[in-house]
Amino acid sequence: MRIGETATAAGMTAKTLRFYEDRGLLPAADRAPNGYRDYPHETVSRLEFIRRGRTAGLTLAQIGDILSVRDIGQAPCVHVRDLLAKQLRDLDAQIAELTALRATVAEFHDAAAAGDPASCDPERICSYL
Amino acid sequence: MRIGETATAAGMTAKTLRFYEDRGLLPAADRAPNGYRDYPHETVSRLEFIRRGRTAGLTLAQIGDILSVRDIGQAPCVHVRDLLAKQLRDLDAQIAELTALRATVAEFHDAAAAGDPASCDPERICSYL
DNA sequence: CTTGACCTTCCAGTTTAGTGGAAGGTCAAG
DNA sequence: CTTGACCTTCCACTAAACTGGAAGGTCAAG
Repeated sequence: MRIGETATAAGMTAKTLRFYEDRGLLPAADRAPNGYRDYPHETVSRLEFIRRGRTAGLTLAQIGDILSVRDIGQAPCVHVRDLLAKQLRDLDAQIAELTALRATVAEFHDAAAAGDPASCDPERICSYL
Repeated sequence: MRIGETATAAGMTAKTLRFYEDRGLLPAADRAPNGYRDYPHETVSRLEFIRRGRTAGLTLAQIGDILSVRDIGQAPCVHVRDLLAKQLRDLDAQIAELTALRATVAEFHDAAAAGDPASCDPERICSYL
């Protein structure tokens, strides 16, 4: 697959793929005789993984850490495990924060949706903060 | 409360509070006769709300939208409700992404934690991607 | 009455994650 | 044999969210 096709399949631009290659999140692709990058189909799912991580608010560095498990191989397993355990703890904390936030926003929303005229009062809404 | 005390209570720096004021996330504080900002105690919880949102991966603009409910008051309730409904949809999408990501990372981790020596093989781990 | 820890404004620099555009090569189709 | 849609590199620019530092004011304590 060429870069544009791969990028489109993953919902990104070709520019972004080159940028990810530069940052080491994407291994340097094979080149066709004309110099064009030639990606295997699996690259799409790797990119989707990166995109999910980004949407979830992870930095490229964090995503790179997770992906680098692939390249660590030589290192003792304990390093891999520790890295992943830390990522899990971070993700759990982040999910907890988001869930708490969602609950707060839902409270605002329900008050507004109840049609309760008082819910339009900025002071009352503010008290939820 | 002065700016440094308020910032410390919320786990931030005074610089960040001035920055938030500049961005409209924090209303301009009252000033003491000497020109120092004087914050009410509630500012700490407002800042904690902002910090939770940031930790959860929201942008300051999104957090500002949520907080601006406070200032909308005059506007018809439907605007408030739509804004909050959109925030809820965004939060749900983000929580779903994070949860999916967590599941993937947990798979890696369990494979590594099983003590399965094969889990050290980069090719095998890679297959999860 | 000076020292130190605060505070003020303003302006510039940093990091992250891209995006835009120039200058040019490739290639199938008309 | 020339468009047009791709691709290449390289360099500069953007936006978001701070962060640092200069230059100076305030004030309680020694």
